[in-house]
Amino acid sequence: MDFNDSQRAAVEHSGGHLLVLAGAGTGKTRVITGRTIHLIRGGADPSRLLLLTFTRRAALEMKARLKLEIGPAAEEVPAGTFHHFCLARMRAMPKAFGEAGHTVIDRDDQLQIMRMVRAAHRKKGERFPQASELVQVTSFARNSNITLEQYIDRFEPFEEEIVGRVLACAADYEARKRAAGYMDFDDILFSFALKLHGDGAVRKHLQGLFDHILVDEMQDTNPLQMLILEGLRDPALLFCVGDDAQSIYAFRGADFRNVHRFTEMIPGARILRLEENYRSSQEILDLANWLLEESPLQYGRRLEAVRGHGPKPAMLDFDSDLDEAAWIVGDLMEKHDAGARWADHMIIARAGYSARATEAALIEKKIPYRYVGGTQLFQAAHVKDVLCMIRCVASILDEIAWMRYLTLWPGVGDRTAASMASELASLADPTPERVMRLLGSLCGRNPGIVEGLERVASAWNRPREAVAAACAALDERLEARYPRWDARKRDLELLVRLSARHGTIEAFLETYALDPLTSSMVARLEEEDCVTLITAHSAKGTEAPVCYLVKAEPGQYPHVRSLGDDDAIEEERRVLYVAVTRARDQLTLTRSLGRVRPGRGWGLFPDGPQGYAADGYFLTGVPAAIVETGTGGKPVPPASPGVIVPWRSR
DNA sequence: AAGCTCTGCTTTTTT
DNA sequence: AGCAGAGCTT
Repeated sequence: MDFNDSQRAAVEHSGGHLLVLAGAGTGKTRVITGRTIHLIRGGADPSRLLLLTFTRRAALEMKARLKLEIGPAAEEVPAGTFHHFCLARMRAMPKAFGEAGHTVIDRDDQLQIMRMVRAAHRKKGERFPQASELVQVTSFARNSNITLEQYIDRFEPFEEEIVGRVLACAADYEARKRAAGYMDFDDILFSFALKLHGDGAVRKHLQGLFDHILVDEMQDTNPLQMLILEGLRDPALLFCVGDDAQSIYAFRGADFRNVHRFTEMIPGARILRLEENYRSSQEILDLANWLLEESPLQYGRRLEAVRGHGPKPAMLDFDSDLDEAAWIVGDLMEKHDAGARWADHMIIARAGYSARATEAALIEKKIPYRYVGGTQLFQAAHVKDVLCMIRCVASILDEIAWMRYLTLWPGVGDRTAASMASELASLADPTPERVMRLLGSLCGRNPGIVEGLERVASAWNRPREAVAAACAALDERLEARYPRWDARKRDLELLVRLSARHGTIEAFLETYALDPLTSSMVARLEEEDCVTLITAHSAKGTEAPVCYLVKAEPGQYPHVRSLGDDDAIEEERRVLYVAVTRARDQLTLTRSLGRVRPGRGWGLFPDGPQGYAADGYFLTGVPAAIVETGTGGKPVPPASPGVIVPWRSR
C-alpha cells in the first residue's frame, strides 16, 4: 500500500498513544488497516491486536480489507463493535461477570418491559412520558456515565411533579430486567466498564490480552466507551481515528470531547492530522467546506481534493417528493443504459421514512437496490413472533418472549399470558418434560401452543430445522393476524436460510440481538450489482461515485425536531456534511416543497409552499458559484463535463 | 378478560 | 397512512 507522508507517519507511528484526526475521504480506513498490517509485519501477534469499530459493517469491511492484504492471518485479529467485544469478554469470563447467562435484549424488548412498569406509575389521564422516551432517557444517562437524577437536573426534561415517578419507573425497569435475566445494550458496556475499573484482578487480566487497540470513528464514542478504552490501555497502546466534523451520534451519548480532550485524558498521547481528500472532486468539497464555514463553530477544516475537478453539485427542485423520486429513478436508468453499474449509485436520505418515495419508485421500475439502515428484518413483527417462540424454548424465564408467543393464540390476552408466564417461571426444577406438561395443562383449548414448542425443541440442535418448525407452527396464526401475508412470509423463508449459517440456536439468537441484520444485508446476499439506498447515519464510512441526496430541504436539514437546541442543530449540520462528502464524482441534491394534498399524510408545510427560508435551513444562500440549480423535474443543463483525474496512487 | 374500534400521533439518527 | 395506546363493548 502506498501512503502520503502524514498517512505513513500515522501508520508507522511508534511509541505512545495516538489520535489521528482524519477528515472525510482522507484515507481513514486505509490508515487503520495499514497500521494493522504494519504491526503484524513488524512482528506483532495478530491475536493481541484489537480492532474496535462503531458498526458491525465497519468491522466486516475492515476484516475484508485485511484479508485481501495479508490473507488468513487477518482472521486472527479480533475485530468488532464495542458491544460485541465486551459481550465476548464477559462470556469468556463467566466467573468474574455474573451476567454470563443473560439474554441480550434489543430495543423492542426494552420498550416492552418499560411499558409494563410505566403503567404502574402513571396516574390516570396524566401526561406521562412514553415508554420510548423513558428508555431513551435512561439509556442516554447510562452511556454518559451519569445517573438519571443528574441527567434530569441538567436537562430538565420532565415536569416537576412526575420526576419522582419517572425515577421509580427507571428503578422498576432495572429490577424487572434483572429478575428476568436480561441484559440490554447499555448493560453490556456498563457491566464491563464497572468490572474493569472495580476489580483489579479482572483489569489486570484484560490489560494483559492486548498490545495494540485500534479504534475507528473515535468521535462517536461515548463516555462509557472512553472509560473502557482507558481501562484497557497500558501496556496496550491506543490508536484512535476520528473526525469531529463527522460526529453525528450525540443523541446516543457520543461525546466528541473524547476527541478534543484526547491528550488530556490519555497522558502522553500525540495527535496527527490527515487533510488531503482522495475521494471527491474539488467541486463537491467546495460545498462541504462552505457548509462548515457557515457554522458558528470553528471546525478549522478545509478539504482539498487530490483528484482535481469535476462537475459542480446539482441542486434540483421539484413540486413533490413523487416527482423527485421519479426524476432520480429516470436519471439512474439513463446512466445505467449508458453503461454505468447500479452499484456505483447511492441514494442518501436523512431518515428512514424520507426514502420511502424513492424506494417505491425503484421498486416500480424494477431497479435492484438494497436498503441500508432502514427497517430491520428482525424487527418486523412477524419475524419477532417467530424468534420469540424460539426464545421460549431457550429460556423458561424469558417473560417477554412468552408473553408475545402466548398472546398469538386465540383467547389468550395479556392477563392470561402473564399468569401462564409466571406459573412457568416459578416452576421448580424446570425440566423440558415438566415445562411441557405444565403448559399443556394451562393452554386449554389451544393444544397447538405446546405441540409447536415440542417440535422446535426436538430439532433444537439443528438450527435450520428448529426455525423452520417454528415458522410452520405459527403459519396459520400469523396468516390470520397480518394482512399481505404472502409478502411477509418471504421474510420467514429468509430467516430459515439465515439460521442455517449458525451452529447453534443460541448463537443465532445472540447474533441477531447484538447485530440486527438489516434486510439490506440480506438483499446483498442475493443481489450483487444494485443501487444503495441508505440513511445519512449509515452512510458514514461509505462512498459512491454518484450520490443523490434526497429531500435536502427545509425541515430535514436541520431536522425540525432539533430546532431550539443549538447543539442538536450543529449536529444536523454535520449529518449534512457527512452526506455531502460521500460522493466521489457527482452529487445531486434534490428537494421538494413538501406540499401536501389534504387528507394525505402530513407535511412540514401544511399551508402550502413557503419558500426555502424556513428556520435555519442550511442550504439557504448557497453561492451560485458552488451549485448548479434547476427546477420542476427538469435537470440542469448538463454540467460542463468536468475532468476527473484518475485515481492517483496514495 | 378479550378483542374491537377509535383517536391521535407519528418521523430522526443506532449499538 | 399506518400504528400504538386508550377506552369501550362483548
